[in-house]
Amino acid sequence: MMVSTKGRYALTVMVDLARNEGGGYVSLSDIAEKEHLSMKYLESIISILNKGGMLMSLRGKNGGYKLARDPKDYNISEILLLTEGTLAPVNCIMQEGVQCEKAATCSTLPLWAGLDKAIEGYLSAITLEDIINGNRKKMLGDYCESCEPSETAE
Amino acid sequence: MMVSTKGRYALTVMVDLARNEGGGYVSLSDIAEKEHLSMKYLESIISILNKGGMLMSLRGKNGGYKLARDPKDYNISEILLLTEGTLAPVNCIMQEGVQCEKAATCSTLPLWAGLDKAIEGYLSAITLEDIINGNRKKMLGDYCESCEPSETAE
DNA sequence: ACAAATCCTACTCTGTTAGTAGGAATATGT
DNA sequence: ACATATTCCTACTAACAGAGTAGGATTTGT
Repeated sequence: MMVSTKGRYALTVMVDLARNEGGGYVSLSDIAEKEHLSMKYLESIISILNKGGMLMSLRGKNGGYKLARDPKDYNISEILLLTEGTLAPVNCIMQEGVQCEKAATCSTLPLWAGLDKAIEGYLSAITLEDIINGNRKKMLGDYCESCEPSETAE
Repeated sequence: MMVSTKGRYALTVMVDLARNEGGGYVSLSDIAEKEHLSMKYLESIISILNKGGMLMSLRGKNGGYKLARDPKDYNISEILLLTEGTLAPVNCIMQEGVQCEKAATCSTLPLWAGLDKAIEGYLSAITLEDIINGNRKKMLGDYCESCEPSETAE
C-alpha cells in the first residue's frame, strides 16, 4: 500500500470542502463528525494542507477552513504528494535527481520509473471537481461497467 | 511506497534466472553474491517464489533454482502480487469482493479503484522478457527520452 | 469574559519491514 | 561411506513508520 490514512483522509477533507464551495468556513469538528474520523488526527492532517497553501483558514469563533482555489484547479496528485511526501512505488525512486548508485546498470529501474510515471500520470489527470461530479468515466476508464464504451477502446 | 525490498529482490532474482534460461540450476549463493544481497534474506523470498510455482528447485550439491516457464510467460504483476500479497495502493481496496462498508456512498472509491487498475494494468502488460531485453519503450512509453516518438502520442 | 475555533509540541502503541540465526533434509562427487 | 554443498524450515530481533492521543496556547466573535 502506497497511500496511508493520512493521504486518504486529506483527500476526504478536500472533497468535503469542495462540496461546500461558495459557503463560508467549515470547522474541523464538522468535518470530523460528518466523516466519523478522529478530530485530533484530522487536525494534524489539515495542518499540512493548510501550510502547503491548499486552504484558507480562519481562527476563533465561527472559524474554520475553505479551499484556496476552485475545485477544478486541484489535481489529486498534488494533494497526495503534499500529505504523503512521495507517491513513489519503490524506495529506489524518491525524488527527481536523487537516484540509486546502481541506477546505471540496474535492469529493473526502467520498470519502476515507468510505474511511477503511470501512477503520477493517472493521479495528476484527475481533479477535485471530477470527484465531486462523480466522473466515473475519467476515474475508471475502460474498467467502468456503468459507463458506455469509450471510443479509445475499439 | 507500495513495493518493499521483498518484491523488488524477488523481481531481481527472477530477472537473474531469466538471463540464465537454458542453463542449469543456479544456486542461491550465486545470486546473492552477484547482487550483493543477504543470502539468508533472499532465501526467505525465493521460498515464496518457489512455493508459488514460479520456480523449479533442486536440493543437494549442484542444486539451485531455475524458471518454471519461459521468461515471456511471466508478467511482473504476478511476481509482485505473490511476494507482496497485494499491490493495492490503499487499504480500502484489498481483494476482489472484499470492500469497505462505506463503499456504496464513498465518493473517493472510484479514484482508488481506478488507480489500482492503472497500476495493475501497467504491471501485467510487462513480462520478464521485456526486462531482460531492456524494452524501454514498453516500460517508459512516452516518457522515454531515448525512444523515438510513438505513434499513439500524436 | 467566555466560548469556539485554529495552532503547536510531544508522546504512545502497534504492526510491518528487513533482516539474522540455527539447524534439518537431501543430493552429488570422490 | 562420507564430506560437502545445497535447499528447506522455524523462530527470533531491531528499527521504523503508521495511526492516532494528550494537553495546552492562541485567536476571534458575541
